[in-house]
Amino acid sequence: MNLKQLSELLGLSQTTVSRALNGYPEVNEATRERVLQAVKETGYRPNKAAQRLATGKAGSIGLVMPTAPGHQSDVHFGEFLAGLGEEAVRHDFHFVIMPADPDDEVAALRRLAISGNVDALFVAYMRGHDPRLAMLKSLSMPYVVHGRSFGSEPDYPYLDIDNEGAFYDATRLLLQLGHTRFALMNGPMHLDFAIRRKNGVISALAERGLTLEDGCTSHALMTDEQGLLAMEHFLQLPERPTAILCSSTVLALGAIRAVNQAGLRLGEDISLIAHDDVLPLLKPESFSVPLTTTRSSLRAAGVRIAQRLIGTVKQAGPFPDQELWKTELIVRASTGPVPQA
Amino acid sequence: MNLKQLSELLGLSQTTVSRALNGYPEVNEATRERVLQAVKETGYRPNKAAQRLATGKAGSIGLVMPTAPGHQSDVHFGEFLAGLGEEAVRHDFHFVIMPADPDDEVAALRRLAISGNVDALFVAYMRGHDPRLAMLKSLSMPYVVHGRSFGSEPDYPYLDIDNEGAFYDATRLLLQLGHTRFALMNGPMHLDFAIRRKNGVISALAERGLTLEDGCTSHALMTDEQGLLAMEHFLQLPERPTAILCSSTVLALGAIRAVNQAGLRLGEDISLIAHDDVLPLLKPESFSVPLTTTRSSLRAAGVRIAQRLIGTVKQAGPFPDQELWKTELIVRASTGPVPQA
DNA sequence: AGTGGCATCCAAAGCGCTTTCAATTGTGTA
DNA sequence: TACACAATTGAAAGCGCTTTGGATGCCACT
Repeated sequence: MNLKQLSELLGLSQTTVSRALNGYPEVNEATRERVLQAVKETGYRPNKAAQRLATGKAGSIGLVMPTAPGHQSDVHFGEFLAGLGEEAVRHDFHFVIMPADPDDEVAALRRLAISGNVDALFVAYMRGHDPRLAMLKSLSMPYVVHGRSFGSEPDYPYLDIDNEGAFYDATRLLLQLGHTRFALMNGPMHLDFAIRRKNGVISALAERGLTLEDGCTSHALMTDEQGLLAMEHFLQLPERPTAILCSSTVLALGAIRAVNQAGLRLGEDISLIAHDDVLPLLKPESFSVPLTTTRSSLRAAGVRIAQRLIGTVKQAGPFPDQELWKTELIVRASTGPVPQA
Repeated sequence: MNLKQLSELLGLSQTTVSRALNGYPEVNEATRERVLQAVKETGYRPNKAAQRLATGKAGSIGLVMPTAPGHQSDVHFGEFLAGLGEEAVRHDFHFVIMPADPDDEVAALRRLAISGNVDALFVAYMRGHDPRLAMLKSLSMPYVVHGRSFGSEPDYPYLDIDNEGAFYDATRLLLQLGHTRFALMNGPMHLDFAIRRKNGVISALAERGLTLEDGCTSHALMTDEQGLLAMEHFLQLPERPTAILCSSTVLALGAIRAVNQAGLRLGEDISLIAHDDVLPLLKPESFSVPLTTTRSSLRAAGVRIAQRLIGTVKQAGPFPDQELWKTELIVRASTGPVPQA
């Protein structure tokens, strides 16, 4: 059932039927009723591809999903998607997801944009000096970046959390508890948030004349295995750190396993603060020793970005171009005073 | 840059250029080279919406993502998606994801199908007597169901794991260890896998003349909180069960917390077997007491379903219509002989 | 010389929708 | 009565691509 058939069935022109369906004012109310009724009876649905072709809009937002054989799926991605979805469903928007090798993200993003399948783009996993920014700017398609790109002019639309502030505050808390030997368990080095978090730690330490040793920084994928490995490494350093900052509760999960295996007590021998994206599976309060965290909901960020993206497409603007969300520092039991030597 | 412009630039007809690009044999090799060269220089990409409109194919598979405010995102969904993506990226396929309220899945699926945006459908979260099957059959669009629908004629293409067999085997193992008081911590009652797993448990118990008490069965969303609640409930039953079957490592996560909180020892006071979807965050061997599990990789299932779906669209068939994967029973430390009373 | 076959190429007709421009009718006004 | 004007409706031109059904040369072959 297509427009033509429907209009013939009604004895109307395609024009009028189309207008009736799309809420144009110049069609008689009685006629519109008749059309709506027929739609209900026949189950007619406009062909989106044709609509897209004719209007240039399709009610969809595009995103790239990094994937590869062996590439571990990322809980953060799923959680974020849930946020986007929560908002999208309210506006009858859908997603077009382009799976891509992590090394091929720029090209994948371009393909997605040019494909004509999407109205707006969502971009994540931002890196320092991210090459995608230049491409996005040349594209004349709305987009919002989740995160920022360290080293690039901040003249693009983004939503980010204050990563530097979060880790600055966390470090200060640990300093106040008397800790002097710090370690940072971070995400991959090229990622923007990792850079900023590290800076936060460094500048808080610097205020006390302390530095972050190279051996006390790990950069790795945010999986629990990597957390375990990193912590095992930290624990066998001659000057074992007593204060650990951790870029994700996922990493913390592994890290804590290492602490337990070493027979140490979290919150006493070792203090740990992790960043909490509010993942459903990893509630900080559910850890055997509840975790002190810097918190910011990834899902909420997804909702917000979807709002901005969809709003822009629908021209329901204007939206703030750049948002920086503060994180909350929530103190639980995994932090305590530095142990007496 | 579109086909018309490109062809004018080359002094060729759109027809020839189109053929050159799509590998038709009747175009001169020299011409094809010239076209390919021009494409490279201009960065021309065909408009997918137009291609879709003209051919009816778009290189995409559609799926519905259940979502709602407060609807907890599902790790299983993300992991499965990773599997689909791993295969899709090899064929330059993408996904169209339609977020939908869990109560609205049938309608969402229909919208997705009729939209003309997808070539094939993937359907999950199957229920007993699932109403989507009838709709899918009427659709003349390829689809594969992940799971099955208990109570419906099994005449649709699916990939499922042997849920009943898995839980039958798991129950048998516990029976051999001498357990007689069982509890089942299951997924939502209306879901197909939950029905079959329960049946597996019941039939293994029946062979020994045992039954599964109503109070010893919980049906709930597969979150760790629910696991905790269910286990707390089991533990305060007058005839406390000693053997727990658990539909997911996610549930097990909470369940074990409850066991610990009660001061009981897993694998001694309480034996537990969980179904392991091979989620990256929840490795059974990483639990403080490594978990005995029935295992089947969700991600591998995603890869396989993508293969079938894409293969069918590309007419690279034929594919088996129905696949039933066996699970592995892997014995670790969470199961032990029944404790002496 | 006449014919058929092959290799290339093109014009034009859709695919299903939106939207511009125009036509038709009925109504109020001069 | 004649005319401007609002209210409705349609015909047809795209959107950018694929594909059918010819064209056009050019060659070998009878």
